[in-house]
Amino acid sequence: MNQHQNLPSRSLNRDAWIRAAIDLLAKEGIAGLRVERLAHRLGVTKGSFYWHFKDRRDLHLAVLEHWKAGRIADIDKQTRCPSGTEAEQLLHVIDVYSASRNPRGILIELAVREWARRDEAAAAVVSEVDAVRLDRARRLFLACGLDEATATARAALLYAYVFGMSLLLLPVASHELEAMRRQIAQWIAACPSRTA
Amino acid sequence: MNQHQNLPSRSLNRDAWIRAAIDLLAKEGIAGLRVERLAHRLGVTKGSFYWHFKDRRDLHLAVLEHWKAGRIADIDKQTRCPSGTEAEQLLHVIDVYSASRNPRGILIELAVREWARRDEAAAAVVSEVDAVRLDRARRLFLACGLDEATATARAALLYAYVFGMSLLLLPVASHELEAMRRQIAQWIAACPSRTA
DNA sequence: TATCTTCCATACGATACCGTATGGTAAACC
DNA sequence: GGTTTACCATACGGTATCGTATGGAAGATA
Repeated sequence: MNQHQNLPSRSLNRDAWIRAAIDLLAKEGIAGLRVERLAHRLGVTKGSFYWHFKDRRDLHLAVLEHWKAGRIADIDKQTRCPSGTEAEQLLHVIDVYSASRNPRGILIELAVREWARRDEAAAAVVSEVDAVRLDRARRLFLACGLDEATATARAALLYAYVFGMSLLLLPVASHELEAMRRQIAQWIAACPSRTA
Repeated sequence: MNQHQNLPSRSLNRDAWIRAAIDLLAKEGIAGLRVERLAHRLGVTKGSFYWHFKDRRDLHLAVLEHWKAGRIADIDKQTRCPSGTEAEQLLHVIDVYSASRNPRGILIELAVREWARRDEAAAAVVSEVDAVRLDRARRLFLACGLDEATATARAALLYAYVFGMSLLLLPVASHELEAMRRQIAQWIAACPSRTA
């Protein structure tokens, strides 16, 4: 046992490896997530890695599970709101995925989606997360008074927009860009019942 | 000289390598664009590669230039239309970037943008292409009667949406998805002067 | 026919990485 | 104190890749 129970151990544990792996994934992409590089970053050798993980794939799957759990927990927080404030909450959801407000999260998001294009396990996790996100956003739109088809389409537009925006390299001055983002967010989150 | 002038040569030339490189880039990403794999795909060894290219970076830059020129030429074609048909043309632009209509182009687009997040030269090329795309779309919106700020924002939304959509893994049946895409395209391309 | 140019194959050293095998160390336990 | 356990270092074989050096073959040229 490590001292008693939950005290942070001096030595590395599986979770520390996973967190460091996500950092490296964000910076270098899945192709750069290499065992020996990760070990070097943590100041140890890969002897430590293979103590905590069976192989590289074991780490990959652990990273995906960790990411999925974190995303779903976040979605829960971001889409719960008092009745009547759904439109404002949708604006908040859009804001959370702005690269300027959450650069690290966006980098991880993009890295995982890039990964998902060439890895079935990653694709399955992204599908699950997308399904939850779409459902929660759709409910907010429904609460705003939109019909089923429109709510679903708006939810898809919302997430396509936020991720797509972080893919563009626009030649727009940053303060104008911020105003532009607000205008677009208003369009996407606009509801018949409230001007928001 | 190779026979006369423009007859396709039996042996490889720089352009054949670049085209094959873009195929491999689409499939494997920039990390998978390796000299020896590419040579193997072309049925030769890397001895040939290093005859046509100084090094791997030389190929990378050539790929970027080739892609940039192709994109800008495409944008020219896609955004030229008779006066009065701008709204329809915008719908066509959206359609062109649908993954179902142009899977290869989308894969290349995503691979280049992934590349651009970690490579300055790639980022510069993407910036140029985005600037041209944004400008042309903006002009179409202006011709529809939108004001400057709105036209710019709509153009950004248009491209963020099309690229973002190809990043999502939505749990929507494909025929419903098609209807949803049409509805979203109508929103984005909607103009005051025409219902489109 | 002899040579030259173009294009490619082969062989090489160097690096980075994977996964395994094995030894070492320090704390926990008895 | 001796042993066990958790964690890590080191060393190894194997693979993939980069870029270079060098030789060869086939067509163009003279």
